[in-house]
Amino acid sequence: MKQLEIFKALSNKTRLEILQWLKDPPASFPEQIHAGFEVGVCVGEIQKKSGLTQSTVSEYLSILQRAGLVSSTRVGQWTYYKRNEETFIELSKIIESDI
Amino acid sequence: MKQLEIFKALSNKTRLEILQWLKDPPASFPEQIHAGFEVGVCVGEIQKKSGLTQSTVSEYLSILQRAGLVSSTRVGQWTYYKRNEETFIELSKIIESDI
DNA sequence: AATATATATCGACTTTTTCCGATATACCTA
DNA sequence: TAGGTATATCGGAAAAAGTCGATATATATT
Repeated sequence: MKQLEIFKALSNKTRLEILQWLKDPPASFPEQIHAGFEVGVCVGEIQKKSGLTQSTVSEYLSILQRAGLVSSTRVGQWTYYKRNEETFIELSKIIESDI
Repeated sequence: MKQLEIFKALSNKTRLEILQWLKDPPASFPEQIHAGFEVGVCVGEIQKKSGLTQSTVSEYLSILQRAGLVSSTRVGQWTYYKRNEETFIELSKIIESDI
């Protein structure tokens, strides 16, 4: 667990929002055609909701993924991202006792 | 609790180290003359250990303080900084359930 | 009051991050 | 295989953060 990388990933308003949206996809996004939300939410949906460009959102998702906060699954032409809850739990414990 | 400000404050190697040092001052710093460690550790000691300049360390401590991660007490010409454990506990809980 | 010490603030420069548009790549369908 | 859609990557301009030296401020001592 690379703490510094995680904190940097969390140091951006939009990235925090994305993580929030991914907490409850049905509440945050219109129902998807190609999958339920089990695999996550595709980049395009996140991009639309964020109001930022496609390239920026793709980059932000990479940052979150490198930090271990989300993981991705490719299904056809879509890449679905979802939260990695284990990382949040681990981070919470580290803050409680190690930081 | 301003999450974003906290994460930004934690997004720096030296600031993370400072917080670490403040976890156990007797283990990290030479014994102080003007106080035990109840009130915290003075800026000068932290500065020496960090290897950065006085102005940088003073600025870093302000950032940590604005984020609520440390608090300061002025005693004579010294300013002593110590951790605000409540903030860490609160942050841990927020990561566990709100982020 | 003058000097010394500890800390804070200011101005400047460098490095990193933010965010974009353009382009490349991957996959799908006809 | 050609064209369309989704995502990733690249290159760059602007904003923010990192870091310094110089200076200001607060306190202590003589």
